[in-house]
Amino acid sequence: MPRAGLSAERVTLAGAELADEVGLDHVTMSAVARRLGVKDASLYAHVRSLDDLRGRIALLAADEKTIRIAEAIAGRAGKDALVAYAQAWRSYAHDHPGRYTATQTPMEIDPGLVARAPGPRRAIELTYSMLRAYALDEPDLTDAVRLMRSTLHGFVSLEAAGGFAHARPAEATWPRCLDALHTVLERWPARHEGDPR
Amino acid sequence: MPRAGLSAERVTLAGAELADEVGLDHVTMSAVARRLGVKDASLYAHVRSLDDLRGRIALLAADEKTIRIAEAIAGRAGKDALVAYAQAWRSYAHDHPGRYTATQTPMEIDPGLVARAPGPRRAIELTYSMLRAYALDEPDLTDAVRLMRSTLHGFVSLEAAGGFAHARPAEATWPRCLDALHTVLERWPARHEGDPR
DNA sequence: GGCATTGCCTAATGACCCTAGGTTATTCCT
DNA sequence: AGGAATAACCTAGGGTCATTAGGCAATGCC
Repeated sequence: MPRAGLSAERVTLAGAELADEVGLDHVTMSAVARRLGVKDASLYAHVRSLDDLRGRIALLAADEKTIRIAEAIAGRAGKDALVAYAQAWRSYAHDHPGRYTATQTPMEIDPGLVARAPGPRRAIELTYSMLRAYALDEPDLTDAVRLMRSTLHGFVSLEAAGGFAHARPAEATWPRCLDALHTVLERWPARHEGDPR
Repeated sequence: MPRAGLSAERVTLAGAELADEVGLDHVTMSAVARRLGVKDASLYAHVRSLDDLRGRIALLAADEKTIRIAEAIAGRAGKDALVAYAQAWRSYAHDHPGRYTATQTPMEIDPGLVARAPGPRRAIELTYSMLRAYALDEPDLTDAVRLMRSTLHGFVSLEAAGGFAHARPAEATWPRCLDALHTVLERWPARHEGDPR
């Protein structure tokens, strides 16, 4: 009887593919095992639990998304870079809806695993360095990074949840949101006196 | 043997409370039944399925959130109203994390149920009428509404997922994001020539 | 008090998560 | 090459959960 040649990576990938096809919460140990032509119990040699698998899918997604963004903004600057960054973010969410939702789920991921994943750390560096073009000083820079991430994530998240009625296509709203984001980054509002530093 | 006095509303409420306590995806028929002192099977007299229950929780949350926002912005205008609106949104998400996540899940909800729920429709009216203060014409108004929703939802969503590292408290970033939102609504960027209407 | 309604229960099926312990294919060692 | 060591994969089984079917008793109407 030949072997399937499993590994934590192959199991994670199968889970990620399944997540994109049927939704993250239909990713079950049994379903992943079926897809790999293997019995459920066999997966536990490579993955600690279903939650562990979900965590691994989330980290995979974070890495992939970061790489896509890095490639998109390479060699660009200013608004060009901003648009490329946002475009890459949104396209990743569209292409991999299951993996994308895995990244939003608040979960306890094995710290050892997180430490080995370059995605999250790299993503932060990329974002900060891109926004440095807007000449913001800390803590404004951090706030701007968070605003941008909120806007992008919120948009694709609402879009995926069907939050935008059919009246006007999301496609048309998207570039206007990027314009708005660019505008506010250029003219970042001053702090009022009395505001916390 | 006395009766529990169930109804679709009581079941939904129990589910909502449970969602806030242990997270939406730990809301199970069995758990809700236990909390109500009843057997699992009894719930099916009031709720069609687990998915149906989730949908009802989502609609309940939408209604509650809309009411909270409506009360917050009553009698306010301009930036005051914007801040009150955003504050109410975020505080609802904080107070009811399980119900809030129920609203983001893309699900098929019984259309008859949706039609009877005032929340979603009312929320749209509220938002549009509030943003009318910024004197935007369609389709800019729609885009602005979507940008605002994206920003607010994205912020609380990332916050809940632990997306903001501990370095700077989310509490400090929040008002700056509202400032930025207000700024961009006041100076809504013009469309470029060649842009789709 | 009789009767229909319906609220809740018992029973049962099947999916799924996960553990324990056994086999067999691979790998490595000499 | 031959055998030992190491995984990889399987069978068996217990527990939780979703959902359906059918029974009985509490409630409300006359």
